[in-house]
Amino acid sequence: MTIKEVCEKYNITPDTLRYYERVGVIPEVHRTKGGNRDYTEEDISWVENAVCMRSAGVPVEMLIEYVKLFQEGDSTIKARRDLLVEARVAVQENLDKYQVTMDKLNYKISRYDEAIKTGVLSWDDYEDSKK
Amino acid sequence: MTIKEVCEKYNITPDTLRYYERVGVIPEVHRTKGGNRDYTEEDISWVENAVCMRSAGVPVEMLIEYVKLFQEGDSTIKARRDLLVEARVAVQENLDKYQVTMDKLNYKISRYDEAIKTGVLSWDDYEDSKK
DNA sequence: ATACTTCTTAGAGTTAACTCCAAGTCAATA
DNA sequence: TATTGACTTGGAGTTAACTCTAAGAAGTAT
Repeated sequence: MTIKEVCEKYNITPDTLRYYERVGVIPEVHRTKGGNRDYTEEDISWVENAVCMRSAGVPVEMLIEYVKLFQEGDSTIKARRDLLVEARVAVQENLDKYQVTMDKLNYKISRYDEAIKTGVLSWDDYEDSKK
Repeated sequence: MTIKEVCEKYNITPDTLRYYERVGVIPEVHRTKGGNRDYTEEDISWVENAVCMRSAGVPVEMLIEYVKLFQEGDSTIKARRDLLVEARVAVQENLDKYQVTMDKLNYKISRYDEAIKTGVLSWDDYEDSKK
């Protein structure tokens, strides 16, 4: 699979893909004789993983560390697991924060909708924060 | 309330608070005669709102726009509502992505835990992505 | 009033994660 | 085979959101 096809599949740019490979977010990608990238199934799985993790804010640095450990072989199984658990903690924390913000947005929007419907503006904006 | 107290309450730095005020993420804060910031209840509510929105990735630019509209008065009610809805869409999209990543992390970690427990490493890492 | 801490501003610097550029090579088509 | 378009690299540039620095003023404890 060409770099262009992979980019379309995951909606990212070639520059991003090359950057991921360069810094080690994904392992080195298979090449054609001419030196062009030709992504194998395995390469693509790494890309998919990277895109997924990045979309949840897992830092590039952590993905690099994971790939490094992976390439060191079975002796790093525990370290890799610990890294994933660390990532999970961070993602869960963000998930919780996002949920709190969603609740607040829903509340504020419902207030606005009411005000728009009734034409009555009976609240100070800053009070929205108070429960 | 002093800048220090507000910072402790929301676990941010004075630099960040001053930055928020400078660029308009929050309206101008009340001052003492000497010119030092003295946050009122209302100021603090704006800070709380900003911190909450930022923690869910709502861009600073959007918060600035909201404050600007707010200060223009009641004629901007609909515009403010629309901005909040826009923010909600983005936050929900991220929430969904974070949940997908959580599921993936949980799956991967459970595979690692199993491997560590049984001592059997019977999978290729890249296969985790498949299903 | 003195010493010490905390605050002020303007503006420069940092960081993460891309994103772009130039110069050149590879691949597909007329 | 010529040309056009996609690919390559190394390195520089960009962006958002802070974060730090310097020089000085304000507030506080003795």
